[in-house]
Amino acid sequence: MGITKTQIFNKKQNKLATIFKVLAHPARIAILQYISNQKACICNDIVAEIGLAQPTISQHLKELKSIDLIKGDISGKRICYCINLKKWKEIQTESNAFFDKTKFNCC
Amino acid sequence: MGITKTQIFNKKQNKLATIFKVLAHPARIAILQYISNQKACICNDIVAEIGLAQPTISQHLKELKSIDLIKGDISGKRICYCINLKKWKEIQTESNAFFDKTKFNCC
DNA sequence: ATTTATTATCGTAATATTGCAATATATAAA
DNA sequence: TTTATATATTGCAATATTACGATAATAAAT
Repeated sequence: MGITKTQIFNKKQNKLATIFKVLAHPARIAILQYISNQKACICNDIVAEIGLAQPTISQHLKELKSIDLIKGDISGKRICYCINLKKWKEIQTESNAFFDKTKFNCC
Repeated sequence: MGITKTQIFNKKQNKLATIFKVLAHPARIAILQYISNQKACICNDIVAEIGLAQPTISQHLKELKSIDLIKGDISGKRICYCINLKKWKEIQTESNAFFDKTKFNCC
């Protein structure tokens, strides 16, 4: 169907899945790494760096924004995209809580 | 297109995206939590717990297996699915390395 | 005001994912 | 051997995602 039955899962499970889904594309991983490591954030530079068309990058940025992982500051006709560090830490914490709580076995 | 241009990204980026993709569904989150927290692992029990049809659960288990996140031990006509703790820790480490290396900003 | 540069949105084609019924496979029990 | 039980596979319908060309929107520069 392509549609996920979110109703049968709890909020935390859906939220965690959503976070992982946003991170589940190499272009979005690459964008985050580029923003962070090159300390650059101009949208146009990201397009040049990644190698995908501008509308495609714009779409990926939109998904990163959808969970507040990045924020865009307008500076003239350019937009500087930065990582939302508060949210970033929050997500890392949630992710680790999941990993730590889910490492026991019966066999 | 639905198809991802993996060629333009490096191995680490693609691998990380694949890991996140496997975790990017609430059913798979729920399966992992159930296996770990209830210390139960029989496939049929998972079907009863989660509330999705048996073929759907089987498919999700297959995806979890695709990156070695779980392993299935046959015990009679049943199969006991367990978390692969070695791989689990590996993934947590990789995930944290990404979070730690990607938290710097220019603005 | 017009032009130029930057980013967002729309529309669309191609592929991927989700979910399930039907069915196949495998093993234990009778 | 037949039957019952547990899991996997197949095939398919519906929806989601990815990617991009065309175009709109916005703001600086001329």
